Amino acid sequence: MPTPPTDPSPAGRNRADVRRNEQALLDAAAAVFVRAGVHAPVRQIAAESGLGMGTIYRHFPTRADLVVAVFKHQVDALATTPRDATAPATDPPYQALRTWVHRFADFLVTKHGLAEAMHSDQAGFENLHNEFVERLLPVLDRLLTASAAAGSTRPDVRAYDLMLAIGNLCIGVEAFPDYRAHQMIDLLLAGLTRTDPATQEHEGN
Amino acid sequence: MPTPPTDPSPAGRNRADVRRNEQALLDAAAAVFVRAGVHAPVRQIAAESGLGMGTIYRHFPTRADLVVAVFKHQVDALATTPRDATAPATDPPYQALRTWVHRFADFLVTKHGLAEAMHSDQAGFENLHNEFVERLLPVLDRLLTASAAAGSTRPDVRAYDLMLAIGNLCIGVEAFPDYRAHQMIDLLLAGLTRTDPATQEHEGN
Amino acid sequence: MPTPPTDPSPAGRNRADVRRNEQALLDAAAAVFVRAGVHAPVRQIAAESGLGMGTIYRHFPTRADLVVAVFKHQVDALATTPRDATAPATDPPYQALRTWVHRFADFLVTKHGLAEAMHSDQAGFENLHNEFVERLLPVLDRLLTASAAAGSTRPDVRAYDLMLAIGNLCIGVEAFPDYRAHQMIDLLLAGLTRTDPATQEHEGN
Amino acid sequence: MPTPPTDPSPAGRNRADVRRNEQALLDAAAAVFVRAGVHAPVRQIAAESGLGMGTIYRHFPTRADLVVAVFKHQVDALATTPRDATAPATDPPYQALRTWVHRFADFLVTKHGLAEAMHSDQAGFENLHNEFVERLLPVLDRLLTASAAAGSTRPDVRAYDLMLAIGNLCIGVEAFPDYRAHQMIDLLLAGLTRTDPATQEHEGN
DNA sequence: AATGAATGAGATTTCATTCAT
DNA sequence: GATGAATGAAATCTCATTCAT
Repeated sequence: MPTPPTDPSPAGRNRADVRRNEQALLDAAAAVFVRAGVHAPVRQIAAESGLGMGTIYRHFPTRADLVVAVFKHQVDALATTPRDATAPATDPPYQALRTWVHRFADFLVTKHGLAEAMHSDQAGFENLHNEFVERLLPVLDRLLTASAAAGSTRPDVRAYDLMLAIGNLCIGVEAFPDYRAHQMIDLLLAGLTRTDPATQEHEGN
Repeated sequence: MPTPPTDPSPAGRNRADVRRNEQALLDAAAAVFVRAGVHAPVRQIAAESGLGMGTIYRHFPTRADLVVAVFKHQVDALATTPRDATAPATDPPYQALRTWVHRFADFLVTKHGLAEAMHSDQAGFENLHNEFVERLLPVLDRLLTASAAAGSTRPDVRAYDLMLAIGNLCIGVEAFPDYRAHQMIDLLLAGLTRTDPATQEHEGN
Repeated sequence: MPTPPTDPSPAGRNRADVRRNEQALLDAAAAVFVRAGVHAPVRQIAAESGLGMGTIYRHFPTRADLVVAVFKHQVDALATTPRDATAPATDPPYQALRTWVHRFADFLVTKHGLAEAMHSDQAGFENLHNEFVERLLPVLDRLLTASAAAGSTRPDVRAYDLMLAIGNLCIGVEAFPDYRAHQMIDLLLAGLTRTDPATQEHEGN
Repeated sequence: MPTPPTDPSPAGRNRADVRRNEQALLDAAAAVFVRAGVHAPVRQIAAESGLGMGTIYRHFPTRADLVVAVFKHQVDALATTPRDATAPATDPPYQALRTWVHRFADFLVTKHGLAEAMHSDQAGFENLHNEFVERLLPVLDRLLTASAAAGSTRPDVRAYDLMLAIGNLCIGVEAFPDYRAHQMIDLLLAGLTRTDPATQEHEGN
């Protein structure tokens, strides 16, 4: 019994079908990523989704495309919340920065291997890095600029470096359960505050 | 007990030869690690060294053994210098800490993929991680304790976390040449100083 | 549940294709087993079949699976024939036993190395041994019990030992073309008959 | 301190030395064969003996040469005993045959993998087979002929086939501890006795 | 004679990706 | 559009055997 013709298109499968498949794929991938990390074999995702491997490749040509899609909702949330924040503008900028950074870290930490994956030099994973940078960097930049403007934090730190650093500090949370990533992030943020104008800098990059 | 060697070098490839081969192996491995990371195929190292693959396995049964050996000199230097420091004891403890941490970072940064490799959970790479922890953690711990005792830094940060954090902050230096690892490390160290006793902590690990 | 196949064969390589490949694999394996024994490299079978190595692993995860499959038809025949035997029940039990045993031997003898393979203690080959024991031991047991019940053969010999012995006697037929395996089997069967109630036994296993 | 010049030969090592090494080799090989079978890696034997691998190859160019040498004493015993037998000639020929055959089987059974090794098609193992055949076949032939001459056993069975059969029946004793090799050998020997002149023969080899 | 380091062919196994149906 | 069988490059690791010293 073929899918009823809810759509007049000549294609055998209608749009709803395709969307349903894509969603099944995303759900499966999310589950597998949690279980086995973002480097899990494609076949595992296919099995979990009940779809064929070819279908995965059709929808998401590279693995990074799939990863990006899987985490889109959360990235969206991270990308938009600071604007829609119900919290009044009275929230001090530095506080807003801290809050967001820890939310970002929470996101990375709960996705097994996601922080590592951002560094994978596999061709396709540049997309992943780019996606994150393009979506989230402006947000962090805004928060950082506001905090600096308020005099709370140093003005000479780029959002780009901070973003990579935060991501990096989240690496290894699973392998070394003892590692206190959030404390280290707090250290980094504390170092960002403007308390000691005479802090010496280390030469080099 | 069959006739033992009556002469210091009557039998087999002599020791000098073997040492020469081992050095060739280490040199080749170092070069390949720089070019292709510490996960480069064994065969590549064999080719570069001009030796057979079996020879590699004889000298270094696991990949981690080879990696450890390759970096042994530098790890040794990192492990011992703080003691023999020509610098007088008048060097403030916090300064000594900073200096060492940046040297550690320099070491990681110039070895492509070494920081990443420390996080590999592949069986053999635990050795690598352990080697680093065993050799260098005591050093960092001493520096950190001294600095805290002098009242320069917070006493509630573990050397273990700091070590992993430093290592993490070095990740991605090559993939993203723009990334200022040393600045981020400075931030972390600045955050470590005892300036704001009322710093809020983030709940969670 | 994504759109299921609405047609018996709309998707992927169709079943006929797959079956054809599997048969090609079995044929190739049979040929290679004859030429080079059941321990022949997988790659050789792949080459002979014209298929990729991965395909072999998909169809037969372990070598023993392949061996079992290759000989399944003949094992089936050996396992079932005694029941469907066109020969009337008037066939004396001992005669039936002899007939079957020689058929079993013929089977082993024509499969180069099969008897040897049954003794391999390589993990996967236990399957092979088990397959044979599970399928054929009951058959031999039935024949042996009937023969003993008829008073033709000694009742104190286990089918298990007999089966291993028969298999063993088939070893070396190819390496030593001169060796008369069937005569030796006949000797064993003759020794099984109940003629000399005073036969001395050898102590030990 | 070089070995004292007990021998005027110009060679650095005297004959006693060489003999001592050969014995160490044989002892080591025997031990390793028991532990790991006759297919144990050469290096294992070298390690056990305390000698170099090159020395093994010098003394025993092929593995079979080593195997033969290791078991030479026992083969010698099997080859000569029937003649020196203190037992009087009054011992019935068939009884002598049985006794010897079981001793032969005991020998094979206690040497792990020796019976299997006789069938190895590895080039060098032909030597092993030949050695056994050359040394022991005449003995078995004599015993068999005598027994047949006494009218105890069938005259139409060749010692060669019998010898291979005995060897074969010993295979698998270790892998299947349940297998009663000696009982099967007794069966074979019983079948050899001349009780039923009308025994049917199976056509074929 | 003795040594044992070196060699490197060979066997296994995994998965990303393609493409015939 | 969907399928999943097929592909085969890659990577690892093991020993039998040689040969420089």
